[in-house]
This record gives sequence, C-alpha cells and structure tokens, in this order.
Amino acid sequence: MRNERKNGVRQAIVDTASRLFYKQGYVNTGINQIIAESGVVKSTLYTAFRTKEDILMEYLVQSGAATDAALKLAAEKGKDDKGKVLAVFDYLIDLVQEKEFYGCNFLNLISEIPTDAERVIKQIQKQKNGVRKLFASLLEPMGKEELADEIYILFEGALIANKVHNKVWPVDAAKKIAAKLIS
Amino acid sequence: MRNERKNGVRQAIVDTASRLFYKQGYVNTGINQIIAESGVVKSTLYTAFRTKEDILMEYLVQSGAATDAALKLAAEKGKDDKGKVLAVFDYLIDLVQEKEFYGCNFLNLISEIPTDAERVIKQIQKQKNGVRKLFASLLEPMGKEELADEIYILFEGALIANKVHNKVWPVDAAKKIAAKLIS
Amino acid sequence: MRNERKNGVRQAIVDTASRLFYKQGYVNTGINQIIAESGVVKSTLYTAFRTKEDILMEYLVQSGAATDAALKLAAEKGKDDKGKVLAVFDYLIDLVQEKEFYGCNFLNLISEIPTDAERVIKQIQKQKNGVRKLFASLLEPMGKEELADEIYILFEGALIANKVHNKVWPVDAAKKIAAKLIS
Amino acid sequence: MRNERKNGVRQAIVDTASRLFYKQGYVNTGINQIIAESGVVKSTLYTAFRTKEDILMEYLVQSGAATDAALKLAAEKGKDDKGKVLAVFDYLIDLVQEKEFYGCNFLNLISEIPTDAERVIKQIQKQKNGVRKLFASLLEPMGKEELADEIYILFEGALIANKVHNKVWPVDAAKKIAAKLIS
DNA sequence: CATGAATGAGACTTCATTCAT
DNA sequence: GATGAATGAAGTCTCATTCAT
Repeated sequence: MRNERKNGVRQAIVDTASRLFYKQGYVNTGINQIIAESGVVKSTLYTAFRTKEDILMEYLVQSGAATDAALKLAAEKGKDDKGKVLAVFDYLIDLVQEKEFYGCNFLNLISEIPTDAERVIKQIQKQKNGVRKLFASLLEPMGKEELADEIYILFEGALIANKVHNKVWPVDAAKKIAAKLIS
Repeated sequence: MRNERKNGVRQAIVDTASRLFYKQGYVNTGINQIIAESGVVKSTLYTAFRTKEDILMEYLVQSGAATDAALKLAAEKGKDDKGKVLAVFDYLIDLVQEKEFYGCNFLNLISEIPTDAERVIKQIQKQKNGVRKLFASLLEPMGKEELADEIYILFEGALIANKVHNKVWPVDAAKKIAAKLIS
Repeated sequence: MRNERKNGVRQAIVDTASRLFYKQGYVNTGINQIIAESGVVKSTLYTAFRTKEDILMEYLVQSGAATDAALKLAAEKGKDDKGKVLAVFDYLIDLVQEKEFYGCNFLNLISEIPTDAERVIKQIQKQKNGVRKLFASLLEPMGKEELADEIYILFEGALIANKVHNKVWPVDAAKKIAAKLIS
Repeated sequence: MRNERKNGVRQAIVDTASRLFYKQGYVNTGINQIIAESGVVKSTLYTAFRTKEDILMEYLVQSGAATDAALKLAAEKGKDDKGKVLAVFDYLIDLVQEKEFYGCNFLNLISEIPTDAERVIKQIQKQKNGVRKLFASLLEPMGKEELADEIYILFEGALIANKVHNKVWPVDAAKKIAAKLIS
C-alpha cells in the first residue's frame, strides 16, 4: 500500500517529466513545470528524487526499455533475415510521421546536458549500444555481423537528419542504403 | 582597421559566445558568462545585440560560413571524383579527434533551442542544405547526383554517433559505406 | 496566531509594497525596493506572489476594504440624512490634511498602470462603484437617490484637485456644492 | 536654416514623446521608444534636451497652450453668459468620446511623476490655475465669480471620473451640477 | 515521512545618460 | 555640433534545492 502510493508519486513525476523533457528538452523544462503538471508538491518531489538529474535518469531508463522493446518488435515483423533489418527502418518511417514525434529521446539529450553529467552520457551510450547489438543479432544469421555498426550509423543518420529537416526522406534514404549494404 | 575597432565589441561578444555555446550549449550559457569572459559590460552587449538569440544567429552564420569553407577545402584535396567525396569524411576523421571538438555546432543546437525559435531552425536547415548541395556537386561529375542525400545521411550519422560515443569508429564506418555507395 | 506566522511573509510584502506604491507610485516602485524594505528575499517574494501586478491587486483589495470601512464609518457620524452625506466630505477634509496623505490610492493608479492591466482597472472601477453605491444608500432616505452620481463626481473632483494643488480648498468647495445640491 | 533643422529635431522629439507620454504614460515611455519612433538618434536627442524630464516640460507647455486655446474657443460658442460656462462641459462631452482620448494630460501625470519633480507639479498647477481663471472670467459677467472654483471642481471631477469608468455620464453629471449652480 | 515556506544565485532585458570622436 | 558606442544601475522573474515543522 505504502509502496504503491510512493511509487505512484514517483511514476507520476516520471510520466510528466518524460513528456516535458521529450517535448521541450531537459534544460528548458523546469522543476516548477513538472510539479505544476504532475500535481505533486515540490517537497514531495524532492523526497522521491534527490535531483532533477535523477528524474532524467529514470526517464532514460524507462523510455530506453520501451524503445528497446519497440525496436525488437519492429524487427520481428520482417519476413526474412534481410527483411528484419529493413523492418526497423520501416518502423522509423512510421514513427517519424507520428504527431507527437520530436526526434530520438536520446539524441535530443546528448547535446543539451551539462558537461559534467557523465552518468547521463553513459546511460545514453548504453542505450545506443543496445541498438548496435540488436543490429548485430539481426545480421548474424546472414553472416554479416560486421555490418552492424554501419547499419547503426544509418539509423542515427536517419533520426538526426529527420530532426533537422522535419521530413521523411532521410529515413527513406537510410533504408535505401541499408538495403544496398545487405543485399 | 576602422572596422576592427568599430565591430570590436560585436565580434568579441560573438567570439566568446561562440566558444561557450559550442562547448556548453546555448541554454547552458548565460549572458552573464558571456559578458564576464568577453569583458563587455551587459548594457553594451545589449546595444550590440537585441537578444541572446540574436547572438546565436550571428554565431550560426559565422560558424556556418567557416564550416562551408572547410568542407569545400577538404573536398578539393581528393584526387579524383570519388576521392573528393571521401576526402570530406577524411576531414571529419581528423576533425573529431581534435582536442576542442564537441560535435557538430548545428546538430548540437537542434534539440536544445526553444520550440518557438523558428529562425534558428531555418538557419540550421539552410546550413545543412548547403552540405547536401556540396555532396550533389561532388557527385555530379560521376553522374551519381542522386546519391547526394544518402551520402549526406552518412555525414550526419557519423557526426551524431561520434558525439554519442565519443569515438572515431562511426566516422570510419560512414566513410566505408560511402566508399561502397560510389564505388 | 498560526495565520499570522503563515501569512507573515505575504503580509509583510503587501504592507511594504502598499506604503511604497502609495507614496511613490506603482511604476516608480521596484521589486528590489520592496524586498529591501520588507526584508523578504526576492525568491520568497515570488513564491508568495506570481507577479508584481499580483501584489498590486492585493494592495487594491486590502486598501479598498479599509477605504470602504472608513467612508461608511465617516458617514455614520452625520447627525441626519443630509449630515451623513456631508460627513463624508468632512472626513475628506481631515484626511487630506494628514501628514502621509498623497491622494486617493485608486485615482493615483489609474493613469500609471500599463495599458493592458485590465484587471487593475476593473478593481478600481469596482472600488469606485462602491462609493457611488454608498452615496446612493445615503441619499435614498431623503428620496434623492438620483443625486448619487453627482455627489460622487464632487467626491472625485475634490480628491483629484487636492492632489493637483495640494490644498484643502477643493474639498471645501466640493462640500459646499454638495450642501447646495441636497439642501 | 540651421535653426529650422534644430527646431525640427526638437519638435519631432516633442511630437513623438507627446503622443507616447499621453497614451502610455511618462514612466511607461522609454527614451528608446521615443528615438525609435521619432527617428532621432539618441545622442542628438540629448543635445536637444538635457533630460527626459525636459522633454516632459516641453510637452506640458505645448499641450497646455493647446488646451487653453481649445477651452477658450469652446467657451466662446456659448450663446449667453451661462451658456459659455456650460459650453465648456459640452466640449468635454465631445472630447471624451474621441477615439484617441485617454484622459486629461495633466491629471494623468500628477500621480506618476517622481516625487521630486517639483517643476512638473508647478507647471501642472499653473495649467490648472489657468482653467480656474477661465471659469472666473466666464462667471464674472454674471457676478458669480465666487463660483469659479466650484465649477472647476466639477471640471476635474468629470475628467477623472471619466478616466476611471471610461463612460460619458460623469461629464453629463458634472454639466448638470454646473447648470444648477449658475441657474 | 510529507510538506509549506523559504532561499541564494542567476536568468534575460531595459533604464536614462555620457563619452570620445 | 552631431553621433555611434558605451555604461552602471536597475528592471522583473525563475532556477534547482533545502529547511523547519
């Protein structure tokens, strides 16, 4: 019971913060906005999380897990080995056209966090290494494991170029390259 | 001479701001730090620039021109048509290993600027479209102009993945892909 | 007791601000002066009030209530119906001769507030409508309710002319007219 | 020639400042806005006027003269002695309904000027004494000179109550009282 | 343990004025 | 004498965090 309440507060904070961090950015989102929109009192927030950065970490972990799952699921939709890799890009094509898509959570953060926030960088790297591993695992059956990082570069390039231009073509282009690489 | 004196303050502000914006990010750099490190008093800064965002715009324009020139110069070092394209990636390989390299100016900004800063986004898009055009012009002699955006995705992927992992391999991987594409 | 402690800061701010707003004007009084003279630090002030205008509103409400009470009390000192109306002007005659009298709170504000401060204007109108109603209620027993607004004009004329000339005669003149009107 | 240019600048400043002081108030109007809207360079403004308050003084003198003339002219439209007095109120009735009417220039200033601006207060008093004298001169032929200040109170009451409520009725009420007083 | 109140530091911007040419 | 550049002081408001109950 107690724990449920406690976790309820924690999760309410994370949910609100996640939405705001993602939409507005971490630095542009203030604690005051988080408490205003989550309905949690400020001092309660600070008993649930020691610092704003702690909330960020929780956001990274949770959205990281969701992202992992989504990518894995997307890959599984591919009909054959090659198709599984390309299915990830198909997923991106849909994703970037969603109404509330504002780019990749993790890439969005990488430039905006304070220089000394090492654990945040570490977490983002960990997340992205998961993607690299995913591609490696998808390429392995084809015996093309060594292409993993190249496909990964396409993945990142698609996402960041989409963020810059706010168009779908970067993802299309990335998919096209991927298809050539693993043909 | 005259101009140096006349624009001394303006340029001193831009120089300092550029360094700080690049190293720490735009939001993490306050006007107070800019005046402290440039030696310009606050009110003088605000006669030179109407807002902090105006300083950012000048930074974008100036560093954009420098970047354009550097990329063009880098490309010219390539021995043949294909070599010119790859020379851009060679340039990146050197660049990302420089001591004071903190990623691409423009990509660094794209996620941290306030949602309503449309002119900033426009300027970044303009800058990046310049890169796309550069690749198009390099590919044209080979009759492979249609690969321009694909190469561009590699360019961005290399930069952002380097930012994330702080390693050279993403640029190497991007170059490798580029080589395959235009082989 | 509790309440005193609880609202101590809020009221300290309002008290100091009221004094300064009244003596120097709203625009001529800065937040910095309010915090300096109230002993409340800036951030605390801004947890108690969202904006400077919010402090102004509280000042209007509080001084408005006090003014209402004072006028009602003054009127009650009149011996008969006619006397009650004139007693209000007698009150003004005393008031304007007080050492710390700087004119009518509300009239002082009406010209200096920013053009977009609609709620401030509304509050002042509400306050002044209270005075009109007071005169109406005092005149009703005499069956001269229709004179309320005329008496009110005298009230305002007395106050503003006193402010301009810093002399008592405007109030005397207004009282004299009032006497004629209701004779 | 020189003088014309010099006076041209002076007058351009006064014209712009007058408009802004009247519409927004003195404190709410900054030097920067004056130079922006008058097209006069800041340093030139400060050779034409030593301080912002000097501009205000010139504004008071010029608009004061215009007001004097307008009131005199209005009075002359009255058909008989009594009519001349009431004609002043008829003028006000029209005036307050004009699109760009924001209250009486002089009353608007009286509460907003810094406490130490004695010469400004003096000038406003002088202006208002002119109105009192006008009423005295209009009442003299009727042998009712002693009513001058009472009529004057009505004049001020009408103006300030109109400013507060933004309605015509205060002027109507004032006129009605005036009619009774001099009947 | 939950919380209302408080905080020091700093955010960006504008003020009226003066100085050096 | 006109002016572009510079200025110190002050403007309102927000930051992430902590303390006393």
